[in-house]
Amino acid sequence: MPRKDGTESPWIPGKLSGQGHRMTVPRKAILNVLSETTSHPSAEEIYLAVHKVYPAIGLTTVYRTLELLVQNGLVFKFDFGDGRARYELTESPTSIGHHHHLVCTRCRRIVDYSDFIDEEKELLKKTEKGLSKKYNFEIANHFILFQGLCEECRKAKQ
Amino acid sequence: MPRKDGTESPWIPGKLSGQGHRMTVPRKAILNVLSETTSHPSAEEIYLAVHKVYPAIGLTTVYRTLELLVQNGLVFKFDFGDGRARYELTESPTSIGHHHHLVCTRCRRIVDYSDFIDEEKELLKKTEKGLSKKYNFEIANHFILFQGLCEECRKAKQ
DNA sequence: ATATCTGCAAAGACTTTGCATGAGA
DNA sequence: TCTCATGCAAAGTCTTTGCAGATAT
Repeated sequence: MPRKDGTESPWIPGKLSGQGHRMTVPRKAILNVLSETTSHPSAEEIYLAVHKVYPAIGLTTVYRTLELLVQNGLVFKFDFGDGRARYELTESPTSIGHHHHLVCTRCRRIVDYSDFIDEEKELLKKTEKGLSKKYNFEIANHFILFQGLCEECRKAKQ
Repeated sequence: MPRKDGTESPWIPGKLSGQGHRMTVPRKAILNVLSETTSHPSAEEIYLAVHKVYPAIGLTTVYRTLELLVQNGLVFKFDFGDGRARYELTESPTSIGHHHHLVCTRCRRIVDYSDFIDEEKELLKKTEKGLSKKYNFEIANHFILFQGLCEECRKAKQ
């Protein structure tokens, strides 16, 4: 969600500038799009959204920026199986909130769910701690996906 | 694991033939490769492995077969972020067992873990049941991924 | 027998790279 | 000022498609 006072979310520039990266107009624009959406936009969808406001920004920059954000843990990149990467902010005070995914393997419909999240939370935290210690990872986030057939596809298959 | 008596795993042909699909040499070969590996092979890696035994089998067939297996829920397809799809049998009496993944966002190293799986099991089963009912999905499998920085990359970053 | 499957080659889709110009700190 | 970032065009990868010949049931 964009701030009404025109400022950016405070957590964003900090994480980038720490690594010697600059906060530029294209980067702000891309982050804005990501924080405003509730879907899982592909690079091209992000490009189109950004393009409406800043027509000069190119697709290459979108790709490069997203890669930077992924490397810095601000954005999660995943391919649900349709051969194009999709992107989501990993955490954000302004985002729609933590959720997981349910994907139909046949029509590739994606359902976000946030049910059951509370119950998962504790277990995940515990698992995270255990993994972190055992494999010496600094864990930034997690991703849960259930796969199956949606109602329509189940019917269509018969 | 290939059977010593030369038969295939019994669960494989059944799931395919039900849909009017034929069990062909290439399909058997590809399923064999999948059931023998403990890694997350890409289409090309599967192709290379199959190619050693049956040089006539082409990459196209590998892609087509994998797609078929994914559509039928026998194989899980995912992209950890490096732009190439990876494949794994979803379930198999002969496979290495259920596991989840830990991925380094920087070097893309993938660690399989099967720790903590037991504790997850019950929760996942419950969640699966709940989602299944609420969203009318027939859930075939799930996928859990933790993302972060491995030890080397954490050091390299500083 | 016949609908399905396969291999090859070509096309398609998504993403990355090279390089000269432009911009943030 | 001096790196770092950007845009365009071209190249690179991975994946899919068209079609004639081969194959499973």
